[in-house]
Amino acid sequence: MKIGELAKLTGVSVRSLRYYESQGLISPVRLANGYREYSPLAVETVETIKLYLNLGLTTEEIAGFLHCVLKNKEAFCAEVMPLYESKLKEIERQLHQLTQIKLNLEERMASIRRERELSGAETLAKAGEEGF
Amino acid sequence: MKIGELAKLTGVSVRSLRYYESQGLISPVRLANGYREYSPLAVETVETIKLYLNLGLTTEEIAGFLHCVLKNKEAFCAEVMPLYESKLKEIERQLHQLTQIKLNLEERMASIRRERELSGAETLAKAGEEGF
DNA sequence: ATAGACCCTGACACCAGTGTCAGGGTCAAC
DNA sequence: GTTGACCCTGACACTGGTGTCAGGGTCTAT
Repeated sequence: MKIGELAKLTGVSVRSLRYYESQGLISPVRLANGYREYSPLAVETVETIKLYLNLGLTTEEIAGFLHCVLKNKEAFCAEVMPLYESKLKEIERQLHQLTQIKLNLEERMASIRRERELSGAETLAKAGEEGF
Repeated sequence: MKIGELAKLTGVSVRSLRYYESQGLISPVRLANGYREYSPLAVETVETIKLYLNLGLTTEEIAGFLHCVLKNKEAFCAEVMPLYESKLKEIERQLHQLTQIKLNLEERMASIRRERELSGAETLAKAGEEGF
């Protein structure tokens, strides 16, 4: 099948399919006219790529084990677990950081609300301007 | 003071100080030789900028109310609350997404571990398959 | 007067995948 | 034989703060 058809079948844009190819994730043969020709199996390959991208892996990381998981069960691909582990650590780090920011933000919001309850509307109205 | 001194006092790189200026966050005067000359108050300004950047605000967003919070209490600056609110929503969205990814990742890791425990290669227990 | 520390502007690189445009080729149907 | 759908490559933009380099000016102490 040609690239447009694969794009429709997978919901991935033509642009992205070409990008995946440039990253070594999928290698269609070329017809005499230069068009990419994909095997029907390419649909599964692209779905697999989508799955890993949704797990937060990069195309480069996926390239390291994609051909293994397409052939075998994931559990047989030694590269996968360490990658998952480090990715999980990274995500936990980000979660922690975001949570921290969220707490700070909520704290400041609560503090502003408290302060506004204490002050009269006219104090708010005459709040000054400008100045560096 | 000159830019290098301000950088040392605040722990912010010279590069970043120039960037903040380009974003309209701080406006040092210029000496005859073209050097930036910062008032001692600039230290506080930069600390304030750091604080807001750490809350996940962008320099553009900070530019919208920095004037005001430097002059008044934060609670008097009308621009701040809506910004905090939308930023909080955004962070909650990201937290949700990351949490989802984390769950999927953990699910797949558990599935791999299960499969490896039954590690007779021909034992095709269909325990964990395709988390999407 | 010269070394060395400090300052200036401008510009590219980075992350990473996707959109989009330009400029041009191929193919099938009518 | 022309129209229109589809394909090709190459390249820029975007997000946004920071590092870093190039190429050059200024200041101070020796």
